[in-house]
Amino acid sequence: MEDKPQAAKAGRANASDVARLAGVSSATVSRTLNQPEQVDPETRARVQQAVTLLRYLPHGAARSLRSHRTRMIGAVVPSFDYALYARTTSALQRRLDASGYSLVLAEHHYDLAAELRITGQLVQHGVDAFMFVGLDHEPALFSMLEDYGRPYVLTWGVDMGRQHPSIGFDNRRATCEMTRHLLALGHQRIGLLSAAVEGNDRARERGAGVRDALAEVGLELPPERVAYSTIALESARLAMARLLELPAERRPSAVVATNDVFAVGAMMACREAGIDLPRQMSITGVDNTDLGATQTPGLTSVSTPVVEIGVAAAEQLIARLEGRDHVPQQCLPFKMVMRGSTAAPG
Amino acid sequence: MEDKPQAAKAGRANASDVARLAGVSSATVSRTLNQPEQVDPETRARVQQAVTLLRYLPHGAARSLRSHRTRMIGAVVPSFDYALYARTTSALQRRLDASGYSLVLAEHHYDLAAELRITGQLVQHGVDAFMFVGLDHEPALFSMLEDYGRPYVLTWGVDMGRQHPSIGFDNRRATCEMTRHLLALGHQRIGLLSAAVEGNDRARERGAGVRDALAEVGLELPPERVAYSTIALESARLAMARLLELPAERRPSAVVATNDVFAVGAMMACREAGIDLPRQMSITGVDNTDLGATQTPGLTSVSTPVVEIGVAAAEQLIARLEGRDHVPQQCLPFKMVMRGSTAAPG
DNA sequence: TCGCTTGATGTATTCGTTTTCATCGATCAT
DNA sequence: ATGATCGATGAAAACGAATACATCAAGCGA
Repeated sequence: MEDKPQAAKAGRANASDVARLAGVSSATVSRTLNQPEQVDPETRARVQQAVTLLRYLPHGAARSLRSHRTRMIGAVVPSFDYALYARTTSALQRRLDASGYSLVLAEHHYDLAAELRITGQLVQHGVDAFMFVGLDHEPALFSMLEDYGRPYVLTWGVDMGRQHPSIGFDNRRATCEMTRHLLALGHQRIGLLSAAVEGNDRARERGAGVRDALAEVGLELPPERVAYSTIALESARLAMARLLELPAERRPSAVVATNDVFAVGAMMACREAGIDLPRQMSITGVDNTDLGATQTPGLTSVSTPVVEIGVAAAEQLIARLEGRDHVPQQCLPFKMVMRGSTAAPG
Repeated sequence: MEDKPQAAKAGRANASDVARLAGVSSATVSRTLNQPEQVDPETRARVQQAVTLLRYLPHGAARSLRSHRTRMIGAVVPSFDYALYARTTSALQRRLDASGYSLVLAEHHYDLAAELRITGQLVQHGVDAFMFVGLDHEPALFSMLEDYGRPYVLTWGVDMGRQHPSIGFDNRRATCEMTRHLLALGHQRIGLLSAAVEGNDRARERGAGVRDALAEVGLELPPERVAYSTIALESARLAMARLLELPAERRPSAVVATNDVFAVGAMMACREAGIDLPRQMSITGVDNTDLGATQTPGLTSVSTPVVEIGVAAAEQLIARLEGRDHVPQQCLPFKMVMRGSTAAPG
């Protein structure tokens, strides 16, 4: 038989309950929680005791209704499924958590209209600030954020036009250097395995990087040596299979994939076709994931600053929310990781 | 030169603004949005027009303060980093999105105290219902959810005691069948590569499954053939390396890893030690990830119902929030996927 | 035609905080 | 001693939507 007096209200205690128990007003309870230095140490202690006794959790909705802040930050990413965004997001959350912010995560499956819709929902819920992936977004997204005064930062790319705050690395230079590496090995016919470029600046930039490097030595990238895939192994395998159908003299001897999933899918296609890696085909990826690193042969890739992006994004957003200085544009370094999937053409 | 009259209030329009423009009261605006069938089609149209014109987004905090519901659902997972939870979460979000709920995601890095703390923050923010991973949690977590009347569902395991709603599969039987498979191939010395079992019922159950199968044929699992790892390739590689240090006559000829990351880490260790897979060592995983599937040889694994868990969890939570019937316990099927990483001992 | 029901809408209160403003001792310089 | 200042606190007014209740016209059967 439980006695009800204390738990009578079944559920939340509110600030008034705490106030009553501590013998103060609800205003003092609020101050104890938000500006503790403004309240007498003794009263403060009494209030805190009441708080723990009643297991009081402030009502977030009421709080944010009045204060116009939720201490929630939204990360809107293309997909949870791709390990890279997961690691960035993970770093982001750790950093936010350390400063007392919570993370709200949503994915849009590479659909910019969905991104807009979902972000709208989050704005509605009072999310204070946003992290997005990539530079390409609906104009309406930016005007909404503007209207509602929500700071945001774009990631995984650097906005050269300085229109928007952004934190990333030079996608174009990454694949450019990779392509130079292949050219240096002696490859002449280089293929590209890319995501659809519409609404995906990263894919576009990475493709441009390949073309840059080829142009440097007077080569071109004919359309027949470009294959498009969605971010799934099976899709990449099929895309690579199409490249392999080219007659031998037009078939690439090396393929630059714009990410590791594509690259591994390409490796699958080669294995299936009995093509020896790397003797008959060199393959490179971007992102340096475990998936690529553990293949045989190991995948040559670009190690991108996944964790750093998350941390820097968190720090910029917090700085802006708290009115502190920040660096609006950050271009972080990447690193080439050479493994066995690249070699001179056999 | 922009004219300010409309945008003068710079930012949000509220329900009263919409009401004024539509020539109705704010109550009607609210009804139009929440119980459209109760308002005259003509007025409804007028209101909706005003809504779009003013780009009105209801203020989530105000709404949830009054209605005690936020239409947000929280998923608290060990880590975003591990592909499996990402896929479950992804499925969860899709399903929630379809019903007009938003997902709030948080990770606790396998720290149950952190889980409690983070969940508290989400409760504070008004999150309506929760999905957790696994059956092991702080008792205080359950009492908090109880106190605040928040429905929840545990996933990736089935609570046989029927204490808590849960959706998952039989972890124990999964590794048990895998071990039987190895025994049938002729293996006698079987090793286990597991996560720390404290606070991790899945690891515990999967370990128990191995012991079950061994017991069926009168064998035991000596402590020296068990290695523990954290969920990272490198950690798993080191754990496996320790097993390989055993003298030949006590060294396992097959290792059951409790997930694919461990299994692939083990494969790395074997490659490094010059051990031929699968002739000199059979390895099995759980989860059937791309990481395992693309290894050479391909990893024999258990395909777990990752997507189904997410969908079922979403459906159960929505059903409960909306007062509909639901199945509190669901044990979903898994499937063995045989690949080249297992063979008769050489 | 009258009273009753029904449907559509408006009025006013409420949710639980934060925050402004007022209050009231106490401290301090003059 | 006295007015000014300051620090700690309380009273009360927001914040913006949802909703119980009141209102009012229209429709309907007797």
